[in-house]
Amino acid sequence: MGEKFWLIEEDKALVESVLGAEAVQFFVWLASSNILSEFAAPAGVAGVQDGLSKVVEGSDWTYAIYWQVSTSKSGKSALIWGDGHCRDPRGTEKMDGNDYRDQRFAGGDRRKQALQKIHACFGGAEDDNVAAKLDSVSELEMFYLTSMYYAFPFDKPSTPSQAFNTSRTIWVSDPRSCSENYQSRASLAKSARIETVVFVPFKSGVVEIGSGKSLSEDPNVVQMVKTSITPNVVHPKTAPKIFGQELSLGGGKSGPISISFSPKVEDDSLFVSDSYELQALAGYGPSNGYRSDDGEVKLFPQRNQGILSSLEQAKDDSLMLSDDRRPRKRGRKPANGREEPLNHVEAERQRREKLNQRFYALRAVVPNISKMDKASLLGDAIAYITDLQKKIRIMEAEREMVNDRQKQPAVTDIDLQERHEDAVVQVSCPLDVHPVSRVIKAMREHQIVAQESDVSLTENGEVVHTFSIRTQGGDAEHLKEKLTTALFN
Amino acid sequence: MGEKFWLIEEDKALVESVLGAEAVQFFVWLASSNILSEFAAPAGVAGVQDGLSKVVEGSDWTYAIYWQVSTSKSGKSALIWGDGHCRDPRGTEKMDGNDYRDQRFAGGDRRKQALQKIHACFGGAEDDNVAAKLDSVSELEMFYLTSMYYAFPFDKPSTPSQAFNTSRTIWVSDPRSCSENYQSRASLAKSARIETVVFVPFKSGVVEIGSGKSLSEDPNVVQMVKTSITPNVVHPKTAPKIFGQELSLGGGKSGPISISFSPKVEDDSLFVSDSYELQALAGYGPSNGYRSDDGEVKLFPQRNQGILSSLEQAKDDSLMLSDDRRPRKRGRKPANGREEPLNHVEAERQRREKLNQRFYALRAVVPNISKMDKASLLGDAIAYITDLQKKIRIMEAEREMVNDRQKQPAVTDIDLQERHEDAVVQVSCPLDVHPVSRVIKAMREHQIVAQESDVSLTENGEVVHTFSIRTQGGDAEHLKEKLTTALFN
DNA sequence: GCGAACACGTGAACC
DNA sequence: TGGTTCACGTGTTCG
Repeated sequence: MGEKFWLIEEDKALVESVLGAEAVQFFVWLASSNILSEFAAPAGVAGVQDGLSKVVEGSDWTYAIYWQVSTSKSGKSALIWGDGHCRDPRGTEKMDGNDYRDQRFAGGDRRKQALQKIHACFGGAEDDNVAAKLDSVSELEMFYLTSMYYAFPFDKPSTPSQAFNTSRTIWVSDPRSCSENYQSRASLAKSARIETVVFVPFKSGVVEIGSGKSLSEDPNVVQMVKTSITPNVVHPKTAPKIFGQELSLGGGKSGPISISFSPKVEDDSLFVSDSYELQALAGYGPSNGYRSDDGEVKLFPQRNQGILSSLEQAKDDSLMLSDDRRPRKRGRKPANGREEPLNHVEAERQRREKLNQRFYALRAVVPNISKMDKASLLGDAIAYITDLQKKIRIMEAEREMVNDRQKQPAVTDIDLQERHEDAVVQVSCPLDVHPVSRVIKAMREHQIVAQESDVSLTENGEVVHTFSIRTQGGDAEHLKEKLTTALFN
Repeated sequence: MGEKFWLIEEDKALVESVLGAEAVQFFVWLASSNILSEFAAPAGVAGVQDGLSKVVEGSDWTYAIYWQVSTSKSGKSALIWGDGHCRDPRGTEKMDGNDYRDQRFAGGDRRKQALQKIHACFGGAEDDNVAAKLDSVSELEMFYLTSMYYAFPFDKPSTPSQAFNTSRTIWVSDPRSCSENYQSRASLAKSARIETVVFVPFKSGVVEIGSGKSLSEDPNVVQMVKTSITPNVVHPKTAPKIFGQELSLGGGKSGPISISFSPKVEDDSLFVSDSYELQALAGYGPSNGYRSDDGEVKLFPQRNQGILSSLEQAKDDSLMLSDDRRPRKRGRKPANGREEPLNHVEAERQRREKLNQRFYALRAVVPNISKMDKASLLGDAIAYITDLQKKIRIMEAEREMVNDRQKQPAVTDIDLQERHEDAVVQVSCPLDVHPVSRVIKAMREHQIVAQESDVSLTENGEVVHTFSIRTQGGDAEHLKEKLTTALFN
């Protein structure tokens, strides 16, 4: 790990003045907890970069980032920087020219220095430092480029991981509002004048797009993102809003984050997510038992802890409620002759309320609810859980098997023999793990014997195997076809 | 797919006389549905064979089979033959000599023929036919060798898949009894005089052991199996029985299958399965609400459909119950002055009963229940579901990523140039997928330039890379150390 | 009217 | 002793 900028008071002050104390705090934590180095830098998936630029260019969106799922050896998972594309603010008419230049001259070089400090801190080499190539760094670039050093572990709740976990698109109209879930990027976004941020879940990560404009939720945008990013794309069928309404996230001042519920996408036959309407909620729905005191409808607490905490707190909520708040549709009339056991009655009421809240919460997390019956719901939940368990067991078995396969050492033997002036290194490995195995097998099938074989390296990191073979009958063209078809079957 | 034996009436009759109609039916289905060929033959995991033989030799057990999880391209998963070890009946004093010889002479050659028919039917080559090497096939060998052609898809319920799904050991004292879950292997086991079969779940499959003796459940045996099979072994902490009792599986005549509950093993921090005692069941436990009319305690229906079907059927069960069957501990006294609403009362009773049954079923599938509270149970179930969903999403992302990595072709380019009498084949591939990449990188790090490099094949399927390098300073020993450490870091 | 499903108040058991 | 949880019978609504 490179130089720690916060150890030098001067540097720390510099970075802090540019990014703010919160961001510095985050980077100090990130660097010292070694999270970023724990996760292997993901191999860039081909096509993502193209997709991201397709999303950004010619649209209202300023940048697009692909946060990729990465798993460390210790088994922890996180969303880390996978790829990104940012519109070049120079030359665009979107941003006011004067303002932009002012901004650049105001602190561009200081930002550049700060960025380089951070870059060095995370072990970046000098040559691949993007900041070094820029003469000055704008606040947008600052926001965008620092993103590379962010990580969203699934342990801690965060907006990106939430989008991934629920596989629902999250539309943030005011990035400043969800700072606690978005770490210090929220304040950086504020500096970069980002008004709208959207998180679109994919199979292997989350695509974040941001815009300087204040944009309201638009399913077409989500659709556009999903279709643009071709590899690993989650192909949505349709995007019905489950309850036909937008729901503001619970939790005090978290502001106007709206969630559009896209259907859970499961390509497995286990989860045929067809009938997703939850129509029966009209019957027992939130209008009855899941309404909090301010009249706001809370259906989906935003995260796991959210569900539980909101459930815990519900008790206190209803304690404050007056007695006639609920429109009793069913059940016995109050008929309170005496007032001696009124305490008991109230306690029982709360117990029932709590139970019902949990039933509604359970309905929220279980797909494919056959009937809105409590008993049926429990049955569906049980079936769902066992299905999930089964799926996990199978997937773990698969993972275990690829692990075993990779554990079998690629190189079985290594031998070095010294000679007069030079030495001979012999490295042997099983054929089936060798990249050219299929070529070799194809040659064997056609009874081709290599007379001479050679292996060499090119500058751009490629290994070139050269075989000289005897052409029997002279049909070399035919052989080439055979080899290529064997290769790309 | 090879010759279909059942098309020739004579052959079909032969096989049927040996294996029985049920087994023939199964093989016809298996061969025509192409299931076996769909799943890639698993690469034999090193160490499993040793473990299996360790289990069998010097014990009461006759054979051991490792059923391995395999996933087809279509996404379906099944347990298929991974590896196996069977004790050689010849020379063992376990089996009565005369009886054994009689048995062999009785139909040994017919069995051999049948086995060869089946082998041919599933596309086996003649040379690796085990039956061909045997002069005669005993009924035990018949049972063991036909196992290779079995498959247990996770779609259909079966005892092996059940053991895997629940990751619980299943001890079958009477193989004939669970024929519907064990396909026709049950009748074959009967012919082979197998009295006890045990299924021990592992991370990537299930180990089945069988014995001609009638053995009662023994945790030490399970422990022995788990410790013997070293790779991918699930290391159990302790093996507490959850309810301190053995539970016979529900479902009519399914007989004395007993399940010993081994703890769910999760190496992920998500599922810390520590407190597994479910102590509060003493309070609300099955003695109260989950007792069926014959007094047998049903807690865990054996499979998913089992849960639901037993839940559905429970209604009918309790309809037959007399009114005073339950020891009412709580609640109001009957106090039935009039008998007019007795029907309504009974209906409500049933509804409550059904709900409670589902609560108990839910308790069975949710681990780590904090309190035995209904509300807490629901909360735990919700948290558990979201955790499972999160885990599945992450694992799917991982799988997607390794897919992408494998999709990137190992060989990027192939070129063939024809010359006078021979041709030159050039195959290039990226360095990092190459087995010797670490050696090459290590050589680069030490600024070693290969003067000559060569690649050749040995007879036993190994690729040997040979580099001739200049020894700078003559410390070849040092270099060799460097290379080996770089290789096995 | 009738079956299904729910909420309610109540008595009781268990800490 | 309260606090909590449960089961029960009842009143009620909906299709």
